[in-house]
Amino acid sequence: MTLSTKYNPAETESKWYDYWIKNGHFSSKVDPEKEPYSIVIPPPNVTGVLHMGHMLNNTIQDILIRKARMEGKNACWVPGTDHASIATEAKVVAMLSEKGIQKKDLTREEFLAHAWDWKEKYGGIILEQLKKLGASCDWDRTRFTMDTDLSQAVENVFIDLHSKGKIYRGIRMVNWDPKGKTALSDDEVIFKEVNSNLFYIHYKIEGSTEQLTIATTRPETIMADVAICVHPEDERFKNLIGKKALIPLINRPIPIIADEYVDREFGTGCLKITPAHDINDYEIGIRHQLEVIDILNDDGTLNEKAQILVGEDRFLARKKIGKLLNEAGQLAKVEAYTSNVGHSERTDAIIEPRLSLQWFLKMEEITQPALKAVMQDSIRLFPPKFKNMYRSWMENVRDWCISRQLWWGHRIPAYYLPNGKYVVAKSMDHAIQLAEEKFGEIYTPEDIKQDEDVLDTWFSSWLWPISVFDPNYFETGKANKDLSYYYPTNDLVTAPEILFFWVARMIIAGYEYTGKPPFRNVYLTGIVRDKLGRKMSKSLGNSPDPLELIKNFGADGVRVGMLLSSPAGNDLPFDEKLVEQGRNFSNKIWNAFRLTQGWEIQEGDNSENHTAIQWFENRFHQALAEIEDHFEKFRISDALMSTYKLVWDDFCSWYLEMIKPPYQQAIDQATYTSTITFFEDILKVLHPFMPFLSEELWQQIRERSNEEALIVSNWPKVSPYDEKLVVNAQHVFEVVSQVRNLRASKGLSPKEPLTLAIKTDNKTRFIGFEPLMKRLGNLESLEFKNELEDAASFVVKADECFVPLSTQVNAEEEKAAIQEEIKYVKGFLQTVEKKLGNERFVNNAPANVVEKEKKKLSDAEAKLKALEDSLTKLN
RNA sequence: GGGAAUUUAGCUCAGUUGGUUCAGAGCAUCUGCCUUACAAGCAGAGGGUCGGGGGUUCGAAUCCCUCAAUUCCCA
Repeated sequence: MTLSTKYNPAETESKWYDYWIKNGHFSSKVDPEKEPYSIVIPPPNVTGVLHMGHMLNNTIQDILIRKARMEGKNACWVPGTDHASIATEAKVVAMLSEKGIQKKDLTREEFLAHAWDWKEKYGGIILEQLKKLGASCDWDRTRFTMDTDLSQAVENVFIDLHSKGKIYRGIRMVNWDPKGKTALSDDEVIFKEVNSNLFYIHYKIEGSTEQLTIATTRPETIMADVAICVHPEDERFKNLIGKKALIPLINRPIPIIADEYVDREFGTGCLKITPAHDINDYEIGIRHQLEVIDILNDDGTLNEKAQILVGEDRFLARKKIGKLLNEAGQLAKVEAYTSNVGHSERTDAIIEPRLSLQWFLKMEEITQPALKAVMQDSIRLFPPKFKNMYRSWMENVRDWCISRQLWWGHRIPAYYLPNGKYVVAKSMDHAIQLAEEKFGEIYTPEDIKQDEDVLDTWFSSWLWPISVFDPNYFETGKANKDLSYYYPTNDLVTAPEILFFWVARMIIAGYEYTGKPPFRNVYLTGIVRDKLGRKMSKSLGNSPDPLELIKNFGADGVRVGMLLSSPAGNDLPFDEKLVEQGRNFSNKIWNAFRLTQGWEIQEGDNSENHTAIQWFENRFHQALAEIEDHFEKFRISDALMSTYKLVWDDFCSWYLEMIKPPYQQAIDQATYTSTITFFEDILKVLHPFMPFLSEELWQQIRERSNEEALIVSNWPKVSPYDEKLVVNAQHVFEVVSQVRNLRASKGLSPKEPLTLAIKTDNKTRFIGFEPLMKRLGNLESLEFKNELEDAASFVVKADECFVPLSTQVNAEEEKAAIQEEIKYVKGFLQTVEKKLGNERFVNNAPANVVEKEKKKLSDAEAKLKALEDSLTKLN
C-alpha cells in the first residue's frame, strides 16, 4: 500500500459520514441499562445559512457528544430548526415583493402557503451543512418549532399560563416598528447615536400675554401634548403652575403641572408631556391622571387627531411643522443635537414608542426558581462570570411582551366574541363551547374572531428541551419514555448574546413545567470576529464561507482551527492561519501513520526500546489526566492543546524518533505492537476533535466490524503513571536538546557523530535511556565520568556535560557564556537566600513552601558549583 | 447616567485558594537544515519589569484603592 505524503480529506469525509449514518451510530434509543447523555441543538433559523458561529458552536457540541458516546453513555444529540418569526416573515415578504406580490394583497392562508414553501425549500440548508462538519446528530429526531405537535405544545402552554393568570392582555407602551408594523421586545431594539435637532418652541399662556418655551426633538408630536411640566422647585416657573398653555398651531389648552422628573438643566426646564409617544411622559401621565392622545397611525403617519398634517409621515411632518411654527412666530430656535435613538434590529426603522394592546407574561414569580437555580449552581454557567449578568437581568426582569403583529408563527389562541370579551381556547369549536359556558350565548364561527397576532418566537423555543422529546407533555402532564430518560439534558452550548432571550427562558419553562432544570451545564461560546475585531456578518461580507473552508482545509482541520483559539466565553478572532494549523496537524498525524505502515516487521523484542515504550505509556496517562481535567472544566481548547502536544511533541517528535528503526531496517514485533497500541489510543483521544481522520486511520490499521468502529470504541481510562519516569525523561530530553543546540551553535552537521560525557551524582535517572540518547543526539559514545574533560560543556540541572570537539574550542567565548550563566544563577540564589534568611518568612510561610525554597537553594547551589567547575577547567 | 467584564511575549490566550527553580503555551519571528514519515516538515534560538500609580503582606500577575483604555449589558 502506498500512501500519499499529504492527507486528502475530501473522500474520507463523505465515506465515513455515510458509514456512521448507515450503521446507525448517531441514533439513540431509550435504554435504561445505559446512562443517558443528551444535548439539544440551539435550533438555527430557517432563514440562515451556516456561518462561523454555527461552526464553532456545533463543533463543540459534537466534541462533547462524541466523547460521551465513546465513554459508553447513550449519547443523544437532537437537531432541529427554529421558525424565526420576524426574520423569516421579512425574508418571505421580500421574496414575494421581488415577484411583484405585496403581502397586503394576500390572505393569511395564501401568505402562509408561500412561507411554508419557502421553509421547505431553504429551511433545511443549515442542517445539511452541519453534516459536512461531521455533526453526529440523531437526524431521525429532527424537529421544527412549527411542527404540528410542537405548535400544540406552544398553544397548551399559552392556555395553561393564561388560566394560571400569568398571561394577561393590557395597554402598554411598546416599541413599535412602523416599517415592520409590529411590536418589538426591548431586546430587539438597538440604540444608535443619531444627529437631530432640538426645537425651542413658544407656547402662549391662556388668558395672558406671557409665554413659555419648551425644547423638544419631536416637534411633530406637539399636537398630542396633554400638559407642560416643570420642576416643582423651579423658581422660574412656580407662578405658571396651575395655569394653562396653548399648543401652537392648534391652540388646544393644556395644564401646566409640576413633577420632579423634570431636569431643570436640560433645555428650558419646561417639558412637554406626550403620553402616547414617550415612555417617560406616559408614566408622568399616569401619575397626574392625564388623558392620552395618540396622533400616529401604525405606519408612522399622522392621523386625524393631529388636526394638521394628517396623513404625513412622522419625519416629513417634523420638517413641515418646523416651518409652520416659524411662520407663526412660535419657533424660538433650532439647535443641533445628538441623541440615542432606538432602531429595529430587523428593519432598522426608528422605533416609535406606542400604546398598544398586547399580550404579556408576568415574570416576577415565574423567574424565581430560574434565578435560584443558577445562583446555587444547580445549573452551572461556563465561564461563571456570566452569573453576574444573569442575576442582574433576572432581578430586574420586566413582563415579557409575547405578541407579535405577524402571520408566520404560532397564532395566539385567543378568540374575540361579539360582546367584546374573549376566551382562550385550543380551537374555534372549543372557543364556541367555552363562550357558551361562560356567557350563555350561542355563537357560530362567523361571530368569533381569532387574534390575528402570533407569539414571540422565544415563546416556542423556551420549550425546546422538553418539546423535542415529548411535545404532548404539555397536554398530558405525564412524561413519555424519552422525556423521562433524556431530560434534564446534560449540556447546552450557545452564544452569550442569547443568554437572556433563550437560555434564561428555557430555565424558567423547565422549572415551571417539570420542576427540573432543562440542562445541567451551559457552555457559552464567544463571538467569531474577523481580524479587525468586527463581528462576522453577511452584510459586512467579512465571513469566510465555511463550506469553502472545509473544502480547502478538511472538516477536521477546520474543527481544530476553530477551537485552537476559543476559550469559553471569549471572542474568537478568526484567522485562516488557525485553520491552516488544523490542516497541518491532520497532515502530521497522517504522516506519522505512513511511517508505521512503511515498516517491515521482524519477530523479536528489541530491549533497547523498552524504556521508550514505558515512558510513552506513562506520559500518555499523564496527558490523559490533564485532558480529562480540561474537559471536566469545559476548557475544550485546552483539552485540544494538550492533545495536540501529546501527539505532535511526545508521540511524533520523541517517541517515534526513539523507536524508529534505521533506514531499510525492520522493526521488532514487540515494539511495533506497542506502537500501534499507542497509535490507537491516540486516535481515540483525537476522535472527538478530528472524527474523520481518526476513523480513517483506525480502519486502516486493520479491518473492523461495525461494532468496532472508532466512533463507538472505548474512551481510554486514566490510570496512575510513574511520575519519576516522566521527570527523568524530561531531563534526558533536555540533555539531548543541549547537544543539538551545541551542534547548531558550532555549525556542526547533524550527521557528524559526537561523544558525550556526563558528570552526575544521579546516574540512575539515565538508566535505560542511553541507547535512546545516542540515537536522538547522534552520539557515537556516551560515558559517565567523575573527572572533567577538556571539551565544550553545558550544565543541565546539576549535571555537567562534555562534548569533545574536533575543532578548537574558543575558550574566551565559552568562559563568557558560563560566566553569564553563573551571574544568572547567583542572582537567583540571592533572592532565595534572602527569603530563607527572613525570619518572618520561615515562621509564617507553610512548611511545604519553605521546604521548596530550601530545595531551590540546594539545586541552585549544585548548579552553581557545576558551572564554576567548568569555568576552572577552562582556565 | 447605572452595572459588569477585560487589559500578561508581535498575535491569540493560560496562569485554579497570593508561595514548585526571579512568568507559560500555540502561532508568528530569527538561524541552520529538502536528515528516505511529514518543507502542510525537522532541529535550535530570541522575545514579557504581567495597562499606569499607590497600598496590604515575609512574599503580589494573583488581594485592596485609584487612574486609563477597550468591550458588553441596562437606562
